[in-house]
Amino acid sequence: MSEQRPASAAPAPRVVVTAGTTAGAAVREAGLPGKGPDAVVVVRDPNGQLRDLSWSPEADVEVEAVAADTDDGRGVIRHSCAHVLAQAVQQQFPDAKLGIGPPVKDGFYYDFDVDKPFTPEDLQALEKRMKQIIKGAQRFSRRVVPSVDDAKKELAAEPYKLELVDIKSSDNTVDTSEVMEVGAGELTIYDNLDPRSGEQVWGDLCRGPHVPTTKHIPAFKLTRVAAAYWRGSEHNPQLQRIYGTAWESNEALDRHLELLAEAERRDHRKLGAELDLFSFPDEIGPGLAVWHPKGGIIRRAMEDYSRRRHEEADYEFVYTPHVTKGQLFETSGHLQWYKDGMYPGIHMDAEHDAEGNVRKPGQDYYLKPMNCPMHMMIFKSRGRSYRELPLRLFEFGTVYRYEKSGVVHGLTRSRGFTQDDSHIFCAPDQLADELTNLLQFVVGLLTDYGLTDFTADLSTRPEKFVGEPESWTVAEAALEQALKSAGLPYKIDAGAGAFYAPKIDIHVTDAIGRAWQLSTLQVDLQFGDRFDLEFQDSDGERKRPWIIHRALFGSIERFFGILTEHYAGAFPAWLAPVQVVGIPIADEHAEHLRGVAKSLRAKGIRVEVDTGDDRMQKKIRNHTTQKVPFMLLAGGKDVEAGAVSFRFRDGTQVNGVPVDRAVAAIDEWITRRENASPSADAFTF
RNA sequence: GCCGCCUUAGCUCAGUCGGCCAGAGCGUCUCACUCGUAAUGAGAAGGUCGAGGGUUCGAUUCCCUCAGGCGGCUCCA
Repeated sequence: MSEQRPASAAPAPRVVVTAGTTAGAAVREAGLPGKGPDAVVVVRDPNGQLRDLSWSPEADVEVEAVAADTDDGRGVIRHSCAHVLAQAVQQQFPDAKLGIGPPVKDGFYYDFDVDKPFTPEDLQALEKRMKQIIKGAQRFSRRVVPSVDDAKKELAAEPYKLELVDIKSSDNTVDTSEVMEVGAGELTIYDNLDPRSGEQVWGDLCRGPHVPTTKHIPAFKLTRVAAAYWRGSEHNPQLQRIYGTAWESNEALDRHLELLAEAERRDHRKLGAELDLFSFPDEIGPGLAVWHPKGGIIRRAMEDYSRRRHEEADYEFVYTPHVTKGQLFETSGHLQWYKDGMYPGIHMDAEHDAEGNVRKPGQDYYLKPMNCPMHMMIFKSRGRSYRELPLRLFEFGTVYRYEKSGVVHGLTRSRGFTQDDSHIFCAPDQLADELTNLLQFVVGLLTDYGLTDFTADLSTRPEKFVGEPESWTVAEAALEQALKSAGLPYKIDAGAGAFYAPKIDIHVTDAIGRAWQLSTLQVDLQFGDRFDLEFQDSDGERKRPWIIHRALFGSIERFFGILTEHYAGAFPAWLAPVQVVGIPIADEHAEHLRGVAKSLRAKGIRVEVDTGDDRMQKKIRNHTTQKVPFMLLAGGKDVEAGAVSFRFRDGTQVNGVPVDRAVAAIDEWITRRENASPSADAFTF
């Protein structure tokens, strides 16, 4: 989900805080807003650190005022809201122990150790309490705890907080920056003070900063409960996590909730059923899709176009089997490294004598989780010359991965899927150019499908890796160079590489601002040696090729799911399963439309004539819901004039268009693979 | 794999605090209607209430196990 645009794009105002006075006073004196969506909630000091408005520096300092409607401002509101949630939970469930409660993208959460998981009714009750707390205008008050022992004494009833204090005091190697509880240098507690009596109502170990009072949390909503492992490890106990969201105004909250509703409407699992594209029959198994005819047409159109582009870019097409002997995956390393993610082996060919003794041991076959080992076999099938390089092998290769039951999710995370997989074998001096071209190819192809907003991650050597660190460095540098030449914005994701290769991941942002990881490019460091691959160079020496793994869609199923959501099911006309529907006003006009359909079909256009006995209005409704891009109506006037009337899925219409011009316009629109949804104002006949 | 929730007709969902033939809308089928830009009318068919086991005189309803789904966590070659 995307962060909403800050309301004010103007640079943050700066104010000078005089020594001994508070940031809040300076902000007030400068006349900056103290309430409303652009209220200043914290300030940023010259070191970039966010500070409470009650912060009082020892020397004069210029700070930046941080408004509620900025990313940082929302983060502070959300974090404060998490505190309010925790206070409400401990009011309602006094035995609840606190975990952590940080802001996250678009919201916040807080983890609790409770005997019974929270119910939806609990959430309602908690929201009510939170509203009371917020109304009570409690002050967030920062207090430095003098020593670790003091902190432990004060937090004696909070075992998880004690653990955090221990980690902080005993082990500086643990990165606690993600944990909002403990800051750098000193331990602090934020007290919630009653505004009248000044009495401490609640408190939490926290590095801050916070909004001045709970009243500065203008709008929030608790969204769901879920379990989460303490400190993210499955070896730790599970806590109950409550998720919520908080915003600078009710309007911003509503916009966010509307975005969530829109995402739900676009959910490819829902649209997949409504548009009759695919299904996941229980009888087949979780994460294994069957493609219905309409989904099949879209998929084939996607694949056909991709094939054509690959042909133009000098790829060679190969096919490989879905199962193989275990030995191949031992050579590749999969069985040693990722057996858990593979379907269990199929034991084959064992023979026993009459007594049951093994006469022939047999062996295990495995469903392939990746295509690469097969492509290595193709390279190895004969001697290779430098003249053949770069050799680009391409396959729509279906792979099977044993995804854990809890992670299977429609087409975007399934157990059987098809990679548009390619392995490029090149000489070391070809690597950099090949990567650069490849990046341009990726972005070009994705753009043709209507995706326009890209970023990249360069994922470097992980903790668990194979190979020599030096070759990792070389490969990482080549990838980074390619990113620079392609001019793609990127960031480095340290330690996120695959165990055998550093990689570039391409992310796209969809129509409603969500980022999806799609393509991946990896410089392989292993397979050359593991499979003993060689080519003979111009100097007569046998050398190892470098191998680039790459998938553009990643998985066709997943890409299909993403495109479905990007277009909200209204696919571009060139991909739409039914591109044109003819709707006769009455039965007697059907014949005319059949003639039109025939001309369209002759151009390869997918067209139907709806001769059912629904009324014309009902047919329009049906085909609009089915997101058909072109509806052609014909009644007496059209038949007489040798014309048709266009109705588009957005409701616009153009009447009385001569048939040959209508056919030509539709054909032209589809042939140029226009991704926009056709509409009356896009056509002049 | 872990935690919670869910599973009633093809779809979306009522309902049964344990009790006669389990309901609606949409869809499907049949008949009538032949209509100018988002739902014509009438009728019919369709469910061992996810599966198995238990408690009970009686289970779709309560309990257990399993399967599948949903939301997270962990994982993601």
